[in-house]
Amino acid sequence: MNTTKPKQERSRLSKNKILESAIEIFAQKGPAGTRVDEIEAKAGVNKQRIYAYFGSKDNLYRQVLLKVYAQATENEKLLKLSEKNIPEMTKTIINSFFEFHQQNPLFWRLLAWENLNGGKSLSDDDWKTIESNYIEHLRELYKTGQEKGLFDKKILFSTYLISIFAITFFYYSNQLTISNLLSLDMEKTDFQSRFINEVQRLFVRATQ
Amino acid sequence: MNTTKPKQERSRLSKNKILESAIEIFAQKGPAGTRVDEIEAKAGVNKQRIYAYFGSKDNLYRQVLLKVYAQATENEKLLKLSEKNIPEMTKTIINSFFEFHQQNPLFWRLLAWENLNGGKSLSDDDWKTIESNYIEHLRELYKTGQEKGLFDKKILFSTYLISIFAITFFYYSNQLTISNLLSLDMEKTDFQSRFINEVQRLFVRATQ
Amino acid sequence: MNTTKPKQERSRLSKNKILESAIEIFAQKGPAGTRVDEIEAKAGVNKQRIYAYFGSKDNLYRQVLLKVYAQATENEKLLKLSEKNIPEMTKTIINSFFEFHQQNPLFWRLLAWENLNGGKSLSDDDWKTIESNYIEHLRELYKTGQEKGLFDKKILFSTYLISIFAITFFYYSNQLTISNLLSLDMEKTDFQSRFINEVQRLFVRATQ
Amino acid sequence: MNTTKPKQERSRLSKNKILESAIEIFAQKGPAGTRVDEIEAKAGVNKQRIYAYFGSKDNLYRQVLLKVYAQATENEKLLKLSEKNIPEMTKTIINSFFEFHQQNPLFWRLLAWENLNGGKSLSDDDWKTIESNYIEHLRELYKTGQEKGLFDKKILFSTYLISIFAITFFYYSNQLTISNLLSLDMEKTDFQSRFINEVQRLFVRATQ
DNA sequence: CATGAATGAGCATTCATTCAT
DNA sequence: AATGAATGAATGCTCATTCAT
Repeated sequence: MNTTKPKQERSRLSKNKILESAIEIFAQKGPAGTRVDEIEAKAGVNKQRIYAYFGSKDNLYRQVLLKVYAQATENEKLLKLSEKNIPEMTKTIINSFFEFHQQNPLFWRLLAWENLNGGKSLSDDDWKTIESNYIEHLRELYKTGQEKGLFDKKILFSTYLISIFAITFFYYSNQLTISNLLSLDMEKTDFQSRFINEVQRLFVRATQ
Repeated sequence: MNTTKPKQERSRLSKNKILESAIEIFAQKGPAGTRVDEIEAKAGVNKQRIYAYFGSKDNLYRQVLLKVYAQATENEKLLKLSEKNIPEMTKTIINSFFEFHQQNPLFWRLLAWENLNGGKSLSDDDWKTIESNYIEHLRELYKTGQEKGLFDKKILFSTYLISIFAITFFYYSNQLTISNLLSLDMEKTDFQSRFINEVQRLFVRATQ
Repeated sequence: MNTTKPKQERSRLSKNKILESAIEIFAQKGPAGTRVDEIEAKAGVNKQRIYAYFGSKDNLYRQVLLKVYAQATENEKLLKLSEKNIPEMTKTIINSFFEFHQQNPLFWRLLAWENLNGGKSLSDDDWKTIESNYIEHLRELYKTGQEKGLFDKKILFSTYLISIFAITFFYYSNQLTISNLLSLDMEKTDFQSRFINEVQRLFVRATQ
Repeated sequence: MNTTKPKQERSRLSKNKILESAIEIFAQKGPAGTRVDEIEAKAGVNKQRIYAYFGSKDNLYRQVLLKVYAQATENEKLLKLSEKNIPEMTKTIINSFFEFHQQNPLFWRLLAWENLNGGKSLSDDDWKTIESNYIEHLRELYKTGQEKGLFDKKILFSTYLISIFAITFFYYSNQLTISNLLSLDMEKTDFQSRFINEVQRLFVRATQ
C-alpha cells in the first residue's frame, strides 16, 4: 500500500495511523472494552507494529490520553484574549468550550473513562507534561477583571472555571440520560444554541 | 445460617444481597469490568441464584440501573418545597444535590458508565418507569417564580436545572482530572463547602 | 464420566489426574515446551479446573517438582539399613538408585530441566520441605563405617554420595549422547546389568 | 564499521558472530527458549543474515551442536599421553575433564538440552563427523594398562570412562539441586578442589 | 547487505453461561 | 438450593519466517 513511500515516512505514518485508530476505539469502548485486534484492523497495520511502537495496550492507551489532553489544553483563541476583552471573556470561553466538544466529540468520552478508571493510566510525571497554557492566562485576566470590578470578587476563579467546564462537559457526556429524564432533544442545533445563549447569560449575570 | 427463616424470606434476602453487591461492583468496574464471579463472592450466594433471579449479567445490570435511578429520582426535601420557599429554592436544590452525591458516591459512576455505554442497557419502557416526581414539581415552582419576577424569564427551567445537575455531577465525576489540571484538592471539606457556597451565590445572582 | 462418584471424590480425582498428566508432560517437554492444552487433553479435564486447582502453569510445574522430589527422597530400603549392613551398603545404594531410575524414568528429566532452568521454580521454603530422610541415615552409617575401618577415611561422605548419584543419573540422562559417542547400546539389559556390577565393584574397591 | 574489510572477510566474520552468539543463547535458554531476535541482537547482524547463512533456527541449533561437540572431542593433553603415563593417567583424565567444564561452562548445558530433546537435532551422519580422536587413544592405553596389571581387568574401559564423564558432568549440571539437597556450596573453589582430589583417589583405588 | 514491516499460527489465561450431582 | 465441573469463545501478546525497499 505504502510501497512508494520511503521507509522512515512509512514508519511515521504507520505509527500515526495506529494512534489515530486507537484514540477512536479507546474513546468509544474504553480501555477495558478495546480490543487490540480492532485497532489493528482499523489502522490497517500489523499487530506487531503496535507492540513494536507502543509496547503494550496499556501504554498505547497512555499515549492516547497524552495526545488528546495535549490537544485539549492548547487553545489559540483563549490565549489571544487581552485585558480589553475582559467584558466578553465569559462568552468567549463558553463558546470556545462548546465548540471544542463539538469538534472533538471523543474528548469527553476519554475523560470519562479515565475518571472512572481512577486515573491509573497516567503517572505524576505524565501529568506534569499536561500543563495547560491557557488556564493561567485566563486566571490572570479574571484577577484583573476582579480588580477592575468587572468580576464578582466573592467567586473564585476556580469556581468560575470548573462551573463552565462542568456545564460544557456535562452537556455532551450526559446528553443521553438527561434527554430521557427531561424529555428533551439536546442534539438539535436549535436547542443547543439556545442553551449556549442562556448559559452565557447565566454566567454574565452571575459574575459581572 | 438462614435455616430458621422461611423459604420466601430467604429468597428475598438472597435476591437483595445480589442486587446490592451488583450495584457496588458494577459502579466500581463498569459493565465490562464486572465479573459475575465477583458478584457471587460478594453476595455470598451461588452463581446459579444470580441466573435464576436475573437471567443474565446484562439484565442484572439493567436492574441495577433501574434501582439506582429510582433512588435518585426520589427526593422528599425537594417535593416539600412550596411557593413560599421559592426565594431559597436554588440554594436548597444545590445543597440537596451535593448531599446526594456525597451520600451516594456510586451514583455518578453508574451514570457515567451508562452514558459511555450509549444507553443500550435500558429500553424506552424502562425509562418510562423512571419518571422523576420532583422535577415536575420544581418546574412548576420555577414557573411561578418567573411569573412573580423571582426568576429570570430568559433562562429556561431546563437550562437552570441542567446547569445545576452538571456542576454537582462534574464536581465528583471529574474530581481526579480537574484536581490534577488545576492543582487543587477537591476532596478537602473546606474546599468543597466554599465551592458550594460560591455556586449557590453564582446561581442566585444569575437567576434572581 | 465420573457421574457416579460423589463430588469430593471427583474433585480429588480430577486434581490427581491433572497432576499426573502434568508430571509426564513437563518431564517430556520441559516447562517451556509444555502446553497447558496438552495437559488438559491428557488429563481429560477442563482447562478451568487446572487454573482453579493450580492457579497457573508455573505453579502447576512447581507442584510437579515438589511431588516428584518428595517421591525421590523417600526410600524404605535405604532407611532400613543398619550397622550390620555396612559391608554391603554400597552395593545396596547403587542397586537402589538404578532401580529408582528404571521405575521412574521421568525423574532425571525433571531434574535436568530444573537445573537448566536455574532452579527458579522452587523457593527456599519449598526446598526446606524436601528434606531427604534417608540421606542423613546413610551419612551416619558411613561415619560408623569409617570409624570401624570399613570405609576410607579420606573420602568424604558427600564425595561418595555425589559420585553414586552422578553415575546413576548420568547413565540415564546422557544415554543418548554417550551411546553415540562410544557406539554402545546402553539400553540393553545385558549391558546395563554388567555396568551396574562393575560400578559396584568400582566403589567397593575404592572405598573399602 | 566493517566497510574497509573485503566482502568475503566480512561475511565470514558475520557468520562467526552469529554462531558464537547462538552458542551462548542456545546454551542458556535451550532450543525452545531461544529467540531468533535475541541472536540477531547479540550478534549485531540482521535477521536476514541468519536465514541466509543458516536457513532456519533448527539448523542453526544443529550447527551450534556440531561446533561445540567438535571442540569437546579435541583434547591435546589426553592425546599426548603415552604408555609411560599410564600410572597417572586416571588423575590426568579427571583433571582434564574438570578443567574443560570450568573453561566451557556452557557445554554441559548444551549437552543436557540435547539429551532432553531426544537427540532429534543431529542425524546419524552428523554423529559420524563427531568421532572423538582421544577416546580411542585412551582405550588403547587402558587396555595396555590392564595387560600390565595396572588396571583392574574386571572393569571395562567403557565403565571406567562413563563413570568419569558422569561425575565431572554431574558436578556442574546438577550443582543447583545437589547443593540444596546436601546443603553444600559446590561453587566454592575449596570444596571443588577437595572433591577433585577425592574423586581421583577414588578412581585410583578402584581401578589400580 | 540492511532494515522496517507483514504474516499467521500459537499460547496462557479469562469469562459468561450451563450441566449434573 | 448449593456446588463442582464443563464449554467454547475470547484476548493480549509472542515468535519464526518472509517481503519489500
